[in-house]
Amino acid sequence: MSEQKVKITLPDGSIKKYDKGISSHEIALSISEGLARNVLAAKVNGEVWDSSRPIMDDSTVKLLTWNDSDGKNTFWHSSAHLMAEALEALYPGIKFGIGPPVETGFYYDVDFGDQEFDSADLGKVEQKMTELARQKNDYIREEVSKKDAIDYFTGKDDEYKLELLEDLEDGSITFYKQGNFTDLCRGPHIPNTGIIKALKLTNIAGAYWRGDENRKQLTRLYGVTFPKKKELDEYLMLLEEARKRDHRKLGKELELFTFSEKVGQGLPLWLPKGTKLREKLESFLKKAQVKAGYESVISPHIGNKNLYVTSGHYEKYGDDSFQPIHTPNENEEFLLKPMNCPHHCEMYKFRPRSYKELPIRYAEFGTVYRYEQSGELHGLTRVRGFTQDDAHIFCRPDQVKEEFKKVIDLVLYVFNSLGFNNFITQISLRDPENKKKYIGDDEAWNQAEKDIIEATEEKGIKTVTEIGEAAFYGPKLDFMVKDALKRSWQLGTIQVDYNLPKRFELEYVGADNQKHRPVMIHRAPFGSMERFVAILLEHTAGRFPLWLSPLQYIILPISEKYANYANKVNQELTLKDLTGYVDHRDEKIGRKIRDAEMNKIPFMFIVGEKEIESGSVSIRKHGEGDIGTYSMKDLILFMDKEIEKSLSLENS
RNA sequence: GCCGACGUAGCUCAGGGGUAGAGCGCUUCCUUGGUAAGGAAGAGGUCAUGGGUUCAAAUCCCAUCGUUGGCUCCA
Repeated sequence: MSEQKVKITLPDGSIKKYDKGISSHEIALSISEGLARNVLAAKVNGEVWDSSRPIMDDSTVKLLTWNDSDGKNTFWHSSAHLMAEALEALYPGIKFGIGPPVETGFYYDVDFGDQEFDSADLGKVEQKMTELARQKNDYIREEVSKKDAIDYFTGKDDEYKLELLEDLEDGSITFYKQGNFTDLCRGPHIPNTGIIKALKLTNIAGAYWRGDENRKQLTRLYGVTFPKKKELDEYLMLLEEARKRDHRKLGKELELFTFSEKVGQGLPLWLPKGTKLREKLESFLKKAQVKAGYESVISPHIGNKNLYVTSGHYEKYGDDSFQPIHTPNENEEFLLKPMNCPHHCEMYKFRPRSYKELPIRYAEFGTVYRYEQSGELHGLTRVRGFTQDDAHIFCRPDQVKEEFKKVIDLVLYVFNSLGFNNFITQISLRDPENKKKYIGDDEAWNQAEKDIIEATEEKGIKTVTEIGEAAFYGPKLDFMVKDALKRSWQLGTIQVDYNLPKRFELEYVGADNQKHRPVMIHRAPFGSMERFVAILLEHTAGRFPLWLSPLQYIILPISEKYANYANKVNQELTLKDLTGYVDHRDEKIGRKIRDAEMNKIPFMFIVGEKEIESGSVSIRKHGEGDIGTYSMKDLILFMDKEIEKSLSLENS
């Protein structure tokens, strides 16, 4: 009879009829046994379900395996339950917060109460998890009434689960049980614990309950699991590789920057090679900015406190920033410049403005100082003194969208030129539930948010939207890039601001001879030089494109007899704006080559008897070996071509 | 700021209640060598800082500073 059957649409568009109440596991079985073994869960009408859950209506079904991100998430979510089961077995009476999957792996927040737990105990938990996984316990879904759920967790005295239950509606509550462990959980889960073949608990950290720093801090245990041992090994290898790309390590090895306890936390010292790299990035952007109609300006490193009271920054950040500098004049206080915008506002105000001269685009590589929380500091990506590639565009309201789109083009040009292909474009909006965090009226905010959304739509950019991530004066479009360990960092940012122009009473005279208020666009394609260099280092593993490389060549004399000639060659190349040096060490050529290769120097120029006679050098390319002998003239042509190639390569 | 871990030579790291070790780097000497490590000798450390325990502390304990994995924060 037809009502006993359900029509199942599979991803390839094929439609099959099955008995009503069939599970996706059984559907998989009907296709192949191998597939059935690999099915972790299934997407039923767009919702991820347990593969054992009966399907009662006509549905579209996508079987999920380890190769689907939903499959992985389900696997890791179930692994979090497995870890909780192990923990409960080892530490009876502990309480659980939440235990979700994350980008790679999962965590569970645990309140150990009076029991002690530290990282040395992780091995014990891993062992227990392995033991429990081998029992191949099924994950069993159970619908429960709110009352029963509350009774259960009251019995366990788990105030965290009880708090979670408060927000749930009766009738929508499910428990999942595997072995001896029962958890409040929406699911879905993998069929049984036996699928979890390889596991590693990676670290342990404190985490505030519900992310609120005023509430209790729980112990968060992170772990990662795999369906095959081999995949765990590969993952650990990947981590190892990522460590090699760590910008803090590379920055030290390549002598780009350093920190000093004496100078202070989070205050980077840029060494000669790092400075060279920065300067090259700066001139690259400056060139693009000149083309785009920007003008350079310079403002001082400190500003009167009143400047930041006007901007609202003082009220927002004053207590948590570097405290005011006092002068012999009791009534005078200065702050280290925490951002450039107020200074640029004052530049705009320097004289009356006409609508005809807008937009005005003031650009400054402005160094700013922010007292970041000590726990936040991280290499070059989060520091207390850094240089923004800042600019502020003052324009008429009718120009906002156009200007915004031009800035998007500039940011994309910068990212493409430097080979950042994997970035997320994030629209950061105000949290309307928490208006206290922001300055300005609804009208200004709505307009600014509309400007950004429309501009990105018209540019055809794929974006994600985050509520509550806006700056306190306006919404932003952020360009997020990941580091070697897949942590996301904001690099480029574009912000629309109707508020600071109001606070600074910025004006221009319109065609109607009336005073009008301009709109400000804040923007920084790199974000900051520090963070950008950090991420660039991790992306290139220190092998910069030639045009950017702080060391482009090294000259290797066969013996000290050829030192003078080597110096002469070096001089000529320096005049051509190339950077390198002569390896004058008393070592054999083989040794010098090895060291240059290890240091990733793109080109080696070898000079000896032969070369002096013909006025030439022998070129050796990093990773490729000897590529022949070139006259000085050809060498310079060759290097020009290589530089150009490195630029266009990134641009293509 | 909070929870946890760590801090030994310029770098990477070993050691560990009886006053310090390796490799690389550096210096000097020998060697003047043609495409991925030539040889020898030597210099370098109050074992982050300050307290405490001890006959004795780099080692154990506490605090501070710094780094670090997270949380919170990020103009």
